[in-house]
Amino acid sequence: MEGFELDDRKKRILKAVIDEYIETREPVGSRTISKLPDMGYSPATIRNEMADLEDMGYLTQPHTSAGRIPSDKGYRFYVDKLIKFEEKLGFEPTAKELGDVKASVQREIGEMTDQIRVASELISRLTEYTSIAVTGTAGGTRRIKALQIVPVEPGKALSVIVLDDDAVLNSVIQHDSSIGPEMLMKVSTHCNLLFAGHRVEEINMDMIDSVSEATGVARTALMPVVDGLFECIKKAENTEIHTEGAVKLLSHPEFSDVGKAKGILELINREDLMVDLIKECSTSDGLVIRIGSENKIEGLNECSVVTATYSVNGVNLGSIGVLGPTRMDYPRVIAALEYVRKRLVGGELPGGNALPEGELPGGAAVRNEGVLGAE
Amino acid sequence: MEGFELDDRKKRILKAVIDEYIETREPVGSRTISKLPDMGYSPATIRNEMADLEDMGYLTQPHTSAGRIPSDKGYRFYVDKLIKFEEKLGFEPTAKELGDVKASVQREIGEMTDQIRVASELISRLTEYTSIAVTGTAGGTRRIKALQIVPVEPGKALSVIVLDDDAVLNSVIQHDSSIGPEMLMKVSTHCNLLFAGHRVEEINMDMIDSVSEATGVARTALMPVVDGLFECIKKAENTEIHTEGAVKLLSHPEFSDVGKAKGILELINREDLMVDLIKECSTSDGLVIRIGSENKIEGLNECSVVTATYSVNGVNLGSIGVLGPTRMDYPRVIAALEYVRKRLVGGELPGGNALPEGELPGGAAVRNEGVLGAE
DNA sequence: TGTTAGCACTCTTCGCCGTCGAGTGCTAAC
DNA sequence: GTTAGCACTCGACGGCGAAGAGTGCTAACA
Repeated sequence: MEGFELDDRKKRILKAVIDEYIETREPVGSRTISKLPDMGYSPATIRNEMADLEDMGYLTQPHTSAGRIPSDKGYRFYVDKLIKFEEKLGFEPTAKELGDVKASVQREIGEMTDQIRVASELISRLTEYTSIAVTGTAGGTRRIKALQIVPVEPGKALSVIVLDDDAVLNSVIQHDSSIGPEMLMKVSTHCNLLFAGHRVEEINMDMIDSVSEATGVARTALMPVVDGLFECIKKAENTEIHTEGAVKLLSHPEFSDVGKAKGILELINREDLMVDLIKECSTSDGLVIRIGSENKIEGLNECSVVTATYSVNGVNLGSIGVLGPTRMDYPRVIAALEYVRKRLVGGELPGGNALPEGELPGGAAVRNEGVLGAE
Repeated sequence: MEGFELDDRKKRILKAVIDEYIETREPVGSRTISKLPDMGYSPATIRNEMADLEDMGYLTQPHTSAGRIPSDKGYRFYVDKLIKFEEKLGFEPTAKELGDVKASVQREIGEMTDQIRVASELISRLTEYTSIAVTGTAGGTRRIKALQIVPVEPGKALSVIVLDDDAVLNSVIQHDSSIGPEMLMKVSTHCNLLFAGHRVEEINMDMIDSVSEATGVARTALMPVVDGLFECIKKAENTEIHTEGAVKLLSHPEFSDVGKAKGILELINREDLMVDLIKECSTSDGLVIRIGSENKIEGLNECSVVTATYSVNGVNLGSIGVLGPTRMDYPRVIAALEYVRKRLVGGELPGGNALPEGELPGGAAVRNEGVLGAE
């Protein structure tokens, strides 16, 4: 909108200011920037440029005689156009940590969600921010692999379902006690035969009728069993959420006010809100960044959330969101999320393996889905 | 040790000081106590008594010209001798909340630990402190109720075990793929027959041999299956921990320093430490109170922990600990824990239903297991 | 025309200091 | 044994001035 974007020098200065501010959390003055190697302008020049950037809304001033700090719009421009996609982790993340991740991917049947949780822990450790993992966005894409009804006591049984991503679900069935254990086993076998390989929503009354016919159990008597199965499956659709490193937020000076910190931590504990927050971004593969006021949740206005959605072979594993102060080390967070993607999913980024080159230094592989797009 | 305990007036004053301090968190002065209804002494008298109490170690002074605050020893005397056991909840805890607790006790097969978790949530809500629930102290007392091996794919199966407290466990079995699904079912049936009703540690090689014999599966081929079962059972013994309302600590002014708050919250997240902390007290039925420096965990010196262990029909369900600042509303916490016990376990306190009468006003039903006993 | 040096100005931070008030300990009177 | 009175202590609070960082503007410079 304003002219043709920013000229090169303004970009360099803006990037320098934000980098500096992310590192120090101090409002940054013209002198600091001027003394940076490769800058080569006097404080006065920088001052003029900074005043311009402030007019354009990329920077703000806490008070008249302080340095500048980035605005949400400034951060947005920064993540969209200024940061290189670079391995900014600084170290090869302790091989065995990654080992954990890989191992839990392939290891065994069990809660498939484990791997996302482990990845989330790793990411929190790598970034020193809070990491929120949400699984169960799979919706109706998963298929039933095996199914078994286990008699427990008269009138009570347990349904166990294994899905094609190896998630194991179980749920209790309260059934007509006229159905004996042997009969239940028969029902179990037939259901297994019929349902295996199907998606949950494909199960219909015809199939149930067919089970009724084959086993000789009346449909009415069969219904509680089927209901039990459905309940079990419904459970499967329930999203699970796992939060890692919430306390780490307290390390950051922006939350040195206990009241503020408490507010944020309480929000983080609100599972419904967090699920919405993370899921909202999981429609698209790749990274989504929400900066400050771009977050719809009031009270998260001083926070940023970076979300990545992971899927393997088209099966959605879940999403991981990193939550930190607006003054977040975005390059590091992005690097961490992508690093885990590479190791977890197998090296293929959704849009191809190489990242698209952006402008200026290297361009970020970041989809701009924020509310405040570049204008 | 010092003379014969405290005389009646000193007790009244000490109780008044601690009550007041718990309520206001301000050092309490002689004037405040003097003006209390039913006190009937001038500030000067109170002052003398308070000076005595300070000499005896029950009170301390933050600085010369401030009021008195209780020492750990003061709190210890308070919980041991001064507080009445009274329903200090202030309200009938929202019937439906308790409904939840009761319902989850009887309702259904599922993780037995659910009920302790629900109770823990309730307690945290009632007390406004952090509540930590630890389950799995059951050790070897549980029996196998039903057992089933579910074939999943060649070489892979899932073992599902239901224990007599209705806990459901499952674990993956990697077995010799020469054992087909039908054979597995046969093994499953025989294992179920043999193991049901037994305690885990009662399973021995003879039983396994007998299964091998009955099914015709070689013992060597059977071993992976049995190992899988054992692993599943081992899982059962693992303690689970659930923390509720950790953020609530931030509401209390003693944690208004972020650094301090962070330290405590990090400790709370250390599951190993918390399990030890809670379990350590769970040897005895009833309540155990740890005040300030009585806690062995450094960093919890300004906190108190009140722990209750719950068991029904001799089966240990688990323990719930309430963690808060030393300046904790002990009567309320005790009342909450006992209230839940009554509703959860069925009204019987371990030592009989009526609480033993202590001295002074009503005597507390609290076991003194603290490090600093009354001297 | 773009860049820079210089300068006056603004605004926050920090330490200093005196006042205020709550609370104490001690003594003497009741 | 209890209480009134009083001098004393010590932290909390607010005003004040110095220090320092950073700005915006103007004028000089290449």
